[in-house]
Amino acid sequence: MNSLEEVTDFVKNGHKHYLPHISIDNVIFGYHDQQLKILLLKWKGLNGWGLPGGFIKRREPLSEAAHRILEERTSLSNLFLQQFEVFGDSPYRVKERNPKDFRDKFGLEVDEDNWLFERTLSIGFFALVDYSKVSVTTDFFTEDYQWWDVNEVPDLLFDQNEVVDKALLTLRLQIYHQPIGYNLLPSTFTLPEIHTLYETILGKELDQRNFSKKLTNLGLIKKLDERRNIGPHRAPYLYQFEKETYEEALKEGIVHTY
Amino acid sequence: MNSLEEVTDFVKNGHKHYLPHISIDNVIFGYHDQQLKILLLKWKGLNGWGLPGGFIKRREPLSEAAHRILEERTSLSNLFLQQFEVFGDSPYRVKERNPKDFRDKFGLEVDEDNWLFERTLSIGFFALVDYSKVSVTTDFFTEDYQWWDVNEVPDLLFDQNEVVDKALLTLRLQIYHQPIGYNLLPSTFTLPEIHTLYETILGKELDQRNFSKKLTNLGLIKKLDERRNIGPHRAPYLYQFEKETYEEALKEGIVHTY
DNA sequence: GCAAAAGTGTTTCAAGTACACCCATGG
DNA sequence: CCATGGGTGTACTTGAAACACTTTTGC
Repeated sequence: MNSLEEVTDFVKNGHKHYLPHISIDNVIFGYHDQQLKILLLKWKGLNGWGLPGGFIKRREPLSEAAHRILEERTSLSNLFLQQFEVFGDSPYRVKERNPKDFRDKFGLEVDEDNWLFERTLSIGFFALVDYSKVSVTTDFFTEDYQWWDVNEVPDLLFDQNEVVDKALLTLRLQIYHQPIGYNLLPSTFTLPEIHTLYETILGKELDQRNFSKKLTNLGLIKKLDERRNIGPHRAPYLYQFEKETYEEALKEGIVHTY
Repeated sequence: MNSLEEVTDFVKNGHKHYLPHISIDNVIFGYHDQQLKILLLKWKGLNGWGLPGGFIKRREPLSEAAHRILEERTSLSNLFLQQFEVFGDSPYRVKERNPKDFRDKFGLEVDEDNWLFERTLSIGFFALVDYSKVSVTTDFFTEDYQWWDVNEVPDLLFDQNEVVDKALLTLRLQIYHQPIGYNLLPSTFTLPEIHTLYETILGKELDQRNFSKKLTNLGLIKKLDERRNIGPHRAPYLYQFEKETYEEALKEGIVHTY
């Protein structure tokens, strides 16, 4: 959505194509180089940072909408993407929005009863990606994007800090019950790499020996015969996920701690 | 909503008071006499069983709406009530509904574009109650109610079997991480009572000695000096929940299995 | 040979699981 | 005294946690 015509049509006629009153907010966790980050977009006019989000098409399945919205921004499909909560309690989520702001800030003429300004609940989804593989797209409403460290998320628009906090909490809870890493690591990776990934997501240290025992005992990863050459140090072995065990664990859940 | 005037107004003008496109479905688990049941309503016209549900008022916080809808049916307030998933993927949740059916079945005249017939996502909530304390209310659309054993839920309207299945799954998962029982048991109860409650919810046997050790070690319940007189058998001791520990565990979660 | 990172095993402790007998009560 | 249900303790097994030294590599 880049041209003025497209945007005007979206604002004026969007309610014919999208469901009003419900939006999707995606919390996109990106991992790379031992850092866990979140994708934020800088909104024009509003002059603040917010989550990539969007609306559900009138005949579009919910999860398809979440994937489409994610793909529009990141060009990535087939990701692990999960709904975690509907936000509809905070003061912002109860009141109507203000069309005057919109007119001033975007220079678009809108009616008082435009669909965008009615009360809108938001369904939170989160996804995990390797952010070095992501090329982010901005549009008419957004002028910039940035990956922010999860520990340094700025004040966000609306109630979106709450959304991010809840997503992070859910992710950390989930890591105890489901395998994570398939979308975040290259197809072959080393033990130190996946070890650091888990430490980064959980925000705490994990004993390296116990950690590798755990993953190996669960049968989630298997050692290959190759090693990776990493400069002046001992070459680490490469591993890869055991696809079947991994999928199984995703479905059935794991009962354990790390 | 009982009189014809009220109903007609709801159908015609409901969209002015409620948010269209989103509804709430409550899965109300009721426990009593060693049985875990679910509250279902029999719909007039549609001639099938379904969940008690409703719409969100335009300025009403989401969780308040869920509580209101629950209270309208059960007269119970302040219950443990939790959202667990938004349903928006199944074929029923994608297509529009059919106003012809409605006219035929309820004898109400409605326009093609009436708000009730647009596509509607549903937010699933579940609650836990002692069903002997519940007096259920029906209305214009519902002619009967019944508590159904969770293992004998009939074919439900729309996609609601999926909703019930997911609620039960969530409840069973949750019982491993949160204390349950405060809303389901009298203020004082015996060990066999809470033991059976957990067995019933999980649908499997739990060793009685290990179970009581667990709850006591976690500090969730405390033994009183009284006993309950239960006919021709040894009188069991009464217990009650440790309010502080219980609330703490609700907030923080428990890491354990049973 | 040295700096930097990888790899590897054992012990300890806590928690979960399995298991069976005696006790109390009312009829 | 007997039928029914309540109450209690111990041994075993499993998994989590703590912990340090040797190996490899390129410079």
